[in-house]
Amino acid sequence: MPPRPRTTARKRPSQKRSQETVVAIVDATARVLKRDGYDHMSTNKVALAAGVSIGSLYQYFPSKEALVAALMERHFDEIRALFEEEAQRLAGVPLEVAVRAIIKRTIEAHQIDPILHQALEQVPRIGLLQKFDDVQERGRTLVHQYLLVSHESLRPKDLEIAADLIASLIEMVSHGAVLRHPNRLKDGVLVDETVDLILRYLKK
Amino acid sequence: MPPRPRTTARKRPSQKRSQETVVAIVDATARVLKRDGYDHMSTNKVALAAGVSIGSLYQYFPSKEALVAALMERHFDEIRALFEEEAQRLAGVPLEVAVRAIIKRTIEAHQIDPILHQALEQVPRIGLLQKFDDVQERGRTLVHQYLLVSHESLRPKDLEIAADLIASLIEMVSHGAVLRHPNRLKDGVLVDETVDLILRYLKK
DNA sequence: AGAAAATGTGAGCGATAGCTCGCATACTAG
DNA sequence: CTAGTATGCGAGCTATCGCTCACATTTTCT
Repeated sequence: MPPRPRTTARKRPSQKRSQETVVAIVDATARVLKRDGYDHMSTNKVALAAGVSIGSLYQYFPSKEALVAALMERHFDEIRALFEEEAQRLAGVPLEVAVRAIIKRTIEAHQIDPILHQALEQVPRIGLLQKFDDVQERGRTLVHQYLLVSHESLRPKDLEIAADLIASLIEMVSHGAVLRHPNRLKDGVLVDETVDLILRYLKK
Repeated sequence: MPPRPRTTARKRPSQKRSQETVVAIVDATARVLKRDGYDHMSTNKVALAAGVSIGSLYQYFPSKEALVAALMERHFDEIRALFEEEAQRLAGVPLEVAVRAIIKRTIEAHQIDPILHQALEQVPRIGLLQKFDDVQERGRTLVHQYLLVSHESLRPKDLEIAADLIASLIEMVSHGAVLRHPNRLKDGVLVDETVDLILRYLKK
């Protein structure tokens, strides 16, 4: 490890060929990260797995950190898209429907690539690698906003705390279900139970 | 990195002097881990920080992994002690009191050394480094056992799922409170809300 | 006291890390 | 076709890694 890892961007690909290279590198980053974990992943291994020379890799990614940051970006953009799309539909919808929808989306988000999600979770939260917490933060504010709209019909006074509780809970449940108990998603029991839990808490 | 990291134990210290050395090494492991994170932590840095030669370090710890495993052991033993002690007192106690007590203990556990806790969270879950999940697993079964005893007065049918929900929730709340919103612990609002949430869910 | 056991030391080995740079090849524009 | 630009290559640099081993020092035992 020479002096300091760089995190600034490099050249960006303008031709189709190089854009494919970049995609191949990010794909390979995902494979190697899932296989070896962050600290046993190396830029050389990623280049090899991508079928690309180490020099090419460094044309587009200035550091190991940048590789994983790009991968995170892609993964979380996919997840974020799910939510922002749903957020549209939620305005004015009754509480139970909204809660159920958010839970469903969160589970879907975790099902996109559970192994990758788990691997990303264990990446050190330094420098560019903080998107993980960003996404959860975004989830919290989304829930908070929804609650604010219908605050008259809700029991809890501090809706910021309530939103935190609910968002955290949904995240945890989805995470645990997809990674540890996928069978609990066959029937809807777990989801029903979670909806129940949240509604009992929110309703007057 | 030579062939394979070893994880078996080495010599154990019999004299007082060497026991102090071992403690100094584990202390230093905590400091370096908190400062640099797992992947930038190195055995040489730890030896330096402990004021001990690298040779001495390897007399007692066969690998970097073993260092962190020992640190985890110590940290989680402290946490586990908190809970096992409390578990005694909980038999026969009314639900609200029990829930409140568990939450209080969990928060205390997170307050022991929040930064260390956070650093340990981001350590790769491989080989010996799985105690983190072990502790949470233990928490889940503890809650499950408590619920089983008073199952007649509880609403949820599947108490395993209920225990999972509750244990996960308490973990998340405590974690978030200590690390992101320490001020929410001044007054008891957050704790009250969480107790409320759980009781509404459990009660018939 | 002195011998044996326990403990401590740190130079340095081989492996691997992240990363650069000079050069070859492929594409684009005139 | 040709000149210029974009892309791709990989040997190899330096720093650091995890770790060993021959040796020095301290403690324990008789």
